Amino acid sequence: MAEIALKLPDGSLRTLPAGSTGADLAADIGPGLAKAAVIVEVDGEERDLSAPLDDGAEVSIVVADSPQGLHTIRHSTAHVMAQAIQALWPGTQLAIGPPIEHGFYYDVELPGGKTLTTEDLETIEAKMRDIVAADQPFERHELSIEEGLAKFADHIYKREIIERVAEGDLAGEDAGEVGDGIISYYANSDDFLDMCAGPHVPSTGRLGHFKLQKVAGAYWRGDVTRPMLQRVYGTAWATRKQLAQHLAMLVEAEKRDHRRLAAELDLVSWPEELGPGLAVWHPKGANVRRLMEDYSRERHERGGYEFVYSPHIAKSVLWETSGHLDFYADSMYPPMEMDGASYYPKPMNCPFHVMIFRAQQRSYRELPIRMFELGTVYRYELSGAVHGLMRSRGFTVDDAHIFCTREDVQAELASLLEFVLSVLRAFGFDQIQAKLSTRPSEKSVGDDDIWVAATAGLKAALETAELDYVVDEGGGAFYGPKIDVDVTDAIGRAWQLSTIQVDFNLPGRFGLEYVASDGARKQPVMIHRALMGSIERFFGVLIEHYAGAFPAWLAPIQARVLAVASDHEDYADKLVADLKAAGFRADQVAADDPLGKRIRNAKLEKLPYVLVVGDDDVANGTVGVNRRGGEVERDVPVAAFVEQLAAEVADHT
RNA sequence: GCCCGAGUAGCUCAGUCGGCAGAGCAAUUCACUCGUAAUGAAUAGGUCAGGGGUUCAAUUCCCCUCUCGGGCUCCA
Repeated sequence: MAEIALKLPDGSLRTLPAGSTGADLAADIGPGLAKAAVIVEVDGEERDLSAPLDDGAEVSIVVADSPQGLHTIRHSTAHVMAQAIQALWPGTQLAIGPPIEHGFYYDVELPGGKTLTTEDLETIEAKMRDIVAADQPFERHELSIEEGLAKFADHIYKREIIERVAEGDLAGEDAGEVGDGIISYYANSDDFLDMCAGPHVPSTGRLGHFKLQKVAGAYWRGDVTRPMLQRVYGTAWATRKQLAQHLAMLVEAEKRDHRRLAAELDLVSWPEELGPGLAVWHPKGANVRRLMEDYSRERHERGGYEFVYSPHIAKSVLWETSGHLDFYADSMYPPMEMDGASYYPKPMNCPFHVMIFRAQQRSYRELPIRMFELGTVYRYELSGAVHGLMRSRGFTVDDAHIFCTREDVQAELASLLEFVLSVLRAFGFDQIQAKLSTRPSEKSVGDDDIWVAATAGLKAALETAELDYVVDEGGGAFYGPKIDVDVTDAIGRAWQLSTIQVDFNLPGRFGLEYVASDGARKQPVMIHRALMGSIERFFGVLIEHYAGAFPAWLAPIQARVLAVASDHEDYADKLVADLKAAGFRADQVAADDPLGKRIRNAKLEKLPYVLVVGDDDVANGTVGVNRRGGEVERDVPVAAFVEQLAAEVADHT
């Protein structure tokens, strides 16, 4: 009997009878692997375990508990959900159902325009459990495009996908649905089939650790002019434990929601009278913000930046020259007519900084010029996009613009990235990732040389900083390449915060120039840099990262002094005064409520320290120190506490 | 902007199948003066988001608007 030789990931060779499948290979290696296997990768291509393997192929078994395995489980679970929905509402049209981070969704259109409710999710879940219990096989079938069009004639969305493939237009979102020139579908029972590129787990019994989460509207192909479909989201995992952990993380995320904590901790609010996306900062929130901004200013000053200010509105000519009115008018607040001119609230600070550069003739000796402004901008975000502090209509950008020579770009980018990382780390973010976006394939400005040099400069900066990064080919703006910096928060969520963008466009639009050493007029390169990005959003991320329990250096109140009884209030007063004199933020609550109650309130406010003073302390000049998340320490000399708090503030711990 | 859902006291929520609006916490007052996460009593607090309609009667049913939430789209 003929045999095939297979190369395994460890480099070893294994021979099996011709016609053997991935499942056979896994079983041959061991029963544990056979049980864990979900699909097989053959020469870098994912396939069903039931597919025959090719002689000489490099083969690796993909197990459930791997990124690819999870991907497959989520994809297959999406299919089971579609099957359940179709069983419950016959005539349902299926659109697309891809895996996503942590889960999957499926876009469907129910007969009669029915919309799904949260209650329906339970019904669908129950049906899915039946399908899982039935352990139906995922059977793959392949068709030509013509056969596919015939087979899916009644499936309006699937047919549209096939038609697009036939035209050679294989868009990213369809990639999960169809292969290259071949239409495949999976049938796992007599009455359900779904067009899909696969691969899938061998049978529905391999699934089960899932939960449906929410239902929402989604446009077909993301196009507002196309029908609104029902999108059902779910999460799926390899094990029960993973699912439980994920659900626990979601509960934790809800507890940390900055909108909830902003109200509970009296930080900011959004009075209806102001309009959507416009917040007012209460004293405690404003206190944290001031500390954030002061720290930022101090770092920028040390980093060689010059501080500038600009007005909130400017005449239309500025925005015409910058190009904003051509490209971004939809996101700008409408103009105010004054003295025959139109004044627009600013959506960005850069044109103003350009004006400052242009205010006098610049020499190469002055460059690089680094301008910094905490500039408040207004952008007309769509009403449905506004979201707490994370997406506001008015917000403040920690905006820096650097004007330098082409020769200086690389060195400037390297020190810039270093600066950004250092400040982010000071705010408690130590898991940082980046994305490098390169020249778009369509229209873009600037010659090749400068794109190549700037992109290489960004890349070198990332490598010098030893930062993990991915490359988004063609993802840059038309005016230059960029780096986006993400941080991972305390519960594993990524937030994009900083951005460093090289700009070959604005200097030309505004005719910027400097005099080079040879006397020639040259155009400077401009680098845009936002570090926290929006101060509002950064604050929101900090609230969620710290769950409202700010470290001592940022806490709006660092220590609350509580007198055991009224007799000790004079001593408490003095302690508060001494702490304030030493530069700390402290307050006191009178002994009108029992001590336990006052401690509880301080704990609910998530204050770093509660200081309790009674008879012993008055007699000995000590305090009782109740540290957030720590043990109670009695009889601590005041000087010792001050020293400890000062160290904590200095270290940002 | 689009789809779906929600809006009752400062906060968290109950309630009214159409008939005078309820609790806990918070607030205020009084008493209690206490050594590490809730002392007790009393008082006050609402055009039931806003506007219109149906009705003898609307917080409740219907329509519109506003705001919020989850998504879609967008995020220079």
